[in-house]
Amino acid sequence: MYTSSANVAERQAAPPSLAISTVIFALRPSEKSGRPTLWIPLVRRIREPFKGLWALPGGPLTHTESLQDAASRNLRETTGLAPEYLEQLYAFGGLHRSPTQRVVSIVYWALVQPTEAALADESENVKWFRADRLGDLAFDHNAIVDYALWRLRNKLAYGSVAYHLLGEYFTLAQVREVYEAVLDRELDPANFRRQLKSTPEIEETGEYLQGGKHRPPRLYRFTGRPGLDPDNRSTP
Amino acid sequence: MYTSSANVAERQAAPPSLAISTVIFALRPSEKSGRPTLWIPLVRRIREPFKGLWALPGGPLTHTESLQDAASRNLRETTGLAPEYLEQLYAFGGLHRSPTQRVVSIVYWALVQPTEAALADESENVKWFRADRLGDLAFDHNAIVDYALWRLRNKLAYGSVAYHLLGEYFTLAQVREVYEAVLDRELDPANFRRQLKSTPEIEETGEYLQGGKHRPPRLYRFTGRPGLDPDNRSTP
DNA sequence: ATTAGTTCTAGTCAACTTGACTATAACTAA
DNA sequence: TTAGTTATAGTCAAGTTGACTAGAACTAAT
Repeated sequence: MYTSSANVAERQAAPPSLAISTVIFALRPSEKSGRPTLWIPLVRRIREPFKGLWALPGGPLTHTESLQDAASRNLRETTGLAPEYLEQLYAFGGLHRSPTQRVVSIVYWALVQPTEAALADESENVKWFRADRLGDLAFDHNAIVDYALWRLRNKLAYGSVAYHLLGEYFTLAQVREVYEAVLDRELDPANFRRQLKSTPEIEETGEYLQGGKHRPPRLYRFTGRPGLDPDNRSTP
Repeated sequence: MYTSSANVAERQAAPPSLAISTVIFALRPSEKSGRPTLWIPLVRRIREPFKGLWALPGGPLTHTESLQDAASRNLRETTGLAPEYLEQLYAFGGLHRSPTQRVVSIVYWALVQPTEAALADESENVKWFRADRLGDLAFDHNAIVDYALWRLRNKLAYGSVAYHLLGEYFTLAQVREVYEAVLDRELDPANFRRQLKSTPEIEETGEYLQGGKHRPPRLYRFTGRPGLDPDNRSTP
């Protein structure tokens, strides 16, 4: 219903269609430096408009699920992933986002842990791309990704979002690498360390990460809770 | 269409209906202290559900306007106001927000200047309320207002939002009063002043506010631009 | 076994910011 | 002229931040 086959009068009468999309971030080691970098999974459009181009995973909203559930389901269906962090990004509703119909997209953004991301389904029509090398995407999806990146950098500076890109245990240097990858600049190890150590939500464990070619760093654990979105306010 | 008269099967088949609502903030002098306080206009529900209760102004989205335009129009139609500041708040899409149908509401929040707010239409079915004394509202609107207040406080702490609640010219003490009203605590005048003076977006004018019972304070002007929402990114 | 190389970790120091507070300036009203 | 009030500038201690130094603890090579 309300597809491009409807005539103009019908389209004018029909309510704007409502879609859910998700910008999914995960860390993967860069092929050159081996350092972690930001990656995003995209799906190939198999029909018009923008057939053949890459786009954000998304789909319609069903009647039995909340917006967040729809985003979560969509993510699972297209990539097989369960997000560690999921938050509403923005509702995009410009008049000419799609050439064939009026679509309002409620977009979520997600962070998944690298262990999950390594398992992610990849196929002819689902591929991961470096966040800074996406090329031209379908619809207004480049602008959406830009905004999601802006939001990620912002949340990182404030708050407790970096840990959702890492596993349960991590070293302080790994956290620093996340910041360096997302903010795209180097940070002083000693000063960064001092800041994290003054954060009560980061807990020392007795364990150390073995296997490096140097002094083994202590492992830490994140004990804080996510933010206070309307969707997440009931989490005690 | 898709009203409460539709049977269950029809409601399941129909797409969720899409509405735009707006939380509008303006300053008005408190009746007791005379100091500025936050007020919000509400409209009375004239039909079921929640007939007789107060609710946020809102309405459907038409095909010829963007989400922001719809919010702006709605605001003008219900209160006669033109917002000085308008930003998307959140898309609320819980399953049981309305007892009769599935509604997804894209909510905006707005700031209007006191000169505008004084002219605002008020009638049997449109009234202004103190933001901290709203009573029970229709739907999930209490939660929405709470979230809007949280966002306002947040934006205030960071950024350049306070000036949109004031006129073009203002004294530094007036800015402080805005902060005190919104954050609900007193601030040291001298320290607050020092901070504002170090902000490049606040410009001294040569003029002074006359008419007080004390030394006339200098008038300032705000020269900064609003934020960088997706909706507002093209504003140069 | 020793040494070089690496990262981890703790600490110092100056610059800057913040909160509490003092003091003077400039106006009005009595 | 004086009291009352707010505007405005400044001081001081405490805390935070960025640049930097240095030793600790491990691995890998000699």
